[in-house]
Amino acid sequence: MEKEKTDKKDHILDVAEKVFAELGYDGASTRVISGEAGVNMAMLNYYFGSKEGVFLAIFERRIASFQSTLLGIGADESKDSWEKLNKYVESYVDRVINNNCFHVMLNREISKSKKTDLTDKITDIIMKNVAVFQQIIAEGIASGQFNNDVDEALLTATLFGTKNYMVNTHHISSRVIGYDVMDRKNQDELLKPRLKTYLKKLLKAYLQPENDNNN
Amino acid sequence: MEKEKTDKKDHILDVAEKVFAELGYDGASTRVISGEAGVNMAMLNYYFGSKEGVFLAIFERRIASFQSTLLGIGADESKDSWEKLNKYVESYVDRVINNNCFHVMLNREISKSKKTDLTDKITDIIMKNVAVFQQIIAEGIASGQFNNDVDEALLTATLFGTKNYMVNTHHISSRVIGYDVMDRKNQDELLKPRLKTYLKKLLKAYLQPENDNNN
DNA sequence: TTTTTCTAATCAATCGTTTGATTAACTTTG
DNA sequence: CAAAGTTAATCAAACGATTGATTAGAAAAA
Repeated sequence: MEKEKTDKKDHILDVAEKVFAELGYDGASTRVISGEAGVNMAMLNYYFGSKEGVFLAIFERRIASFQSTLLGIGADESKDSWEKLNKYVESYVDRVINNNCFHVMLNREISKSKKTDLTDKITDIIMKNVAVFQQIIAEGIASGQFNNDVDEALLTATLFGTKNYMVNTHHISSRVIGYDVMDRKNQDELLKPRLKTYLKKLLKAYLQPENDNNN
Repeated sequence: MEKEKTDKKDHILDVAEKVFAELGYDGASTRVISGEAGVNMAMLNYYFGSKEGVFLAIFERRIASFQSTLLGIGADESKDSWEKLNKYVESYVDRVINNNCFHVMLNREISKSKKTDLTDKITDIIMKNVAVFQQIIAEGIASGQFNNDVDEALLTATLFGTKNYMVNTHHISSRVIGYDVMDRKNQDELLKPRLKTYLKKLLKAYLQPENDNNN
């Protein structure tokens, strides 16, 4: 019974995550979510208190494991900066594409200009992932492994922005890249390896010290 | 009178653009928009037919001039590929940041997974800008000015994704970059030149043929 | 006057949420 | 064991509030 209850709650969150990604937080009604999940509308409030409670529950389910993986890479003393950077990129691409619905949902809500409790909460969470990346860059520069003429902040924007572009604006990215980026098979066989290879190469070109990139 | 009417319609669109960016299409009610614009609610329907009509009117007001500028750069025979690329980046950064509310609004709606008439329309418009960029890259590769081992599609994702990250997720990008990216003064004095310099340098590092970037 | 612009009042529809009743399963009691 | 009591889970129905849209008519402009 306890197990069944958890499964059911998880099922509701799975469906809600997808519907929120499809229609946005405001566009997704509790009736659509409950209908698509095959449960009574009142169950959303019974389990999660409110519509916002559903949204936050989706959050807390995804965050914990996601953070720890990236933090572990940043703290790994056995790797040099280049290895950390490549490992970060690979882990990040895998996790984001595997949970693309969640990241679409997350980025839609953070892109609201108006500051709310929700945007604050999302910002804090995302900043932790950003901080790990920036720490890797800073260490690489300090140790001389990376070029010291680097715009760390905008390089961060490039890494996360490229990712966002691929998963968040998939109507466009699918046409740019030539296949449906929301298709699971394409994601695993084509998109993931291609995006990893590309990002590592792009970062290498920009960060490697032997090049003289000054304009 | 015709002039006054146009001014009023323009004022409504200015306000609506801002509110849509703040709250999203679904989150922005006609009452809030009309209230903030200081006009009667019924005026939205009187002038634009419907809420969606307001949204589309914002669109058509921004698009025409935006397209022509970029198309002109791509077609300029007097420039080589590097010059075209740099000019494209500069024009693009200027236009996007000057109209940041519009681009926030635009990207929020395109990020809905579900395909609608609206997402189709937005996709077609954006693809035109993308096509100009990709044409510049393709020409540069063909002429030997750029490296021929280039992932054009993902480089496109990087250019537009970096831009999106800065203007669309401004709660995050402001913290990453250290100042408020939505402040007009910061945008003109700090963000625009920095983003232009960075993107040109990044593209140069990735595209220049003399480097041996293969892994 | 005729036409255009604007408003207050109102519409049906939909929103998120709450309610009271019912079901099913487990515990306690006799 | 069986009856009574207790609990969480589920449901259909309804709640008040808000949504986008429409109306009839006043006000202003021509």
